[in-house]
Amino acid sequence: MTRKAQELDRCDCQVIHEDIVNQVLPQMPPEETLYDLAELFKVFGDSTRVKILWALDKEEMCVCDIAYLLNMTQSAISHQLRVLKQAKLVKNRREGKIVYYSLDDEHVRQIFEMGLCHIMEE
Amino acid sequence: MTRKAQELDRCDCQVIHEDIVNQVLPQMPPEETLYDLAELFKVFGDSTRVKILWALDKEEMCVCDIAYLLNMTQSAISHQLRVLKQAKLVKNRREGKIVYYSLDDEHVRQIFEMGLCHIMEE
DNA sequence: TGATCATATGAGCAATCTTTCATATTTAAG
DNA sequence: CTTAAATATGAAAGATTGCTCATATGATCA
Repeated sequence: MTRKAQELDRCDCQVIHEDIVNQVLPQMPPEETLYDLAELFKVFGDSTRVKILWALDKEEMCVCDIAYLLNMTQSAISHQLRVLKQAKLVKNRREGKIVYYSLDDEHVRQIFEMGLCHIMEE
Repeated sequence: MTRKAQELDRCDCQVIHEDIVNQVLPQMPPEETLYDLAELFKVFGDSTRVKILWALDKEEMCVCDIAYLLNMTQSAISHQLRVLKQAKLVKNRREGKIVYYSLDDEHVRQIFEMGLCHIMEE
């Protein structure tokens, strides 16, 4: 992908700060890495999913347990569990009719804690 | 807020797992905390904002520097900086016409690193 | 004061997301 | 084999989001 326009947003101050920008530019991680990072955080960016992750951090649970716990429909929870599974944040195992979900990543709690640190600082 | 329906999603397996759910329920943080946590991660959940935060982690920069660096319009960057500022992730200082932005939270890098840990595990 | 640069902001559009509703799938039990 | 329980999924509605475009604000300089 090429830069759309060389002069677009090339304002005077950019020329002044050219060396700063040129120093940072090569340090930027690949586009894809930053995109994937954003995609991951997007998964954390919904309160339903946050609640599910929080609950699963305490206990392995089946779909309807979570639905009851969060007072939401089974369908809504099922959809969100799918998102969480695609993001490899939860895994599941089937036991007869029941599908048990649990966390698939030990970083979840740490990510939560980092987030809480920020929220608490007021 | 009251539970919408006592019997909604109160399936058989919930009765079986009643003790598990009842053990987790009182441990759940307040609704508002989990909501705020999700709101914070939502801010991280956009690749433009991730790129901005990454850049600002390297260097303090003005709006048009960032716009040039990310090859985006000044307006788009300005809108996103507003979001980042409201989330208290960046701060700014004015120097004449130019407004310099920088990180306002030392956890940003840690949150990124946690996220990267998850992404890299394949 | 007028012109210009840097930034901010409001309206609007297209895209995305979350939930609901209806229905399909999978498994066990009768 | 039929029925029911637990879960999954597709379509669609309603809400939210990110960007663009036009314009406003704030600051410097002639």
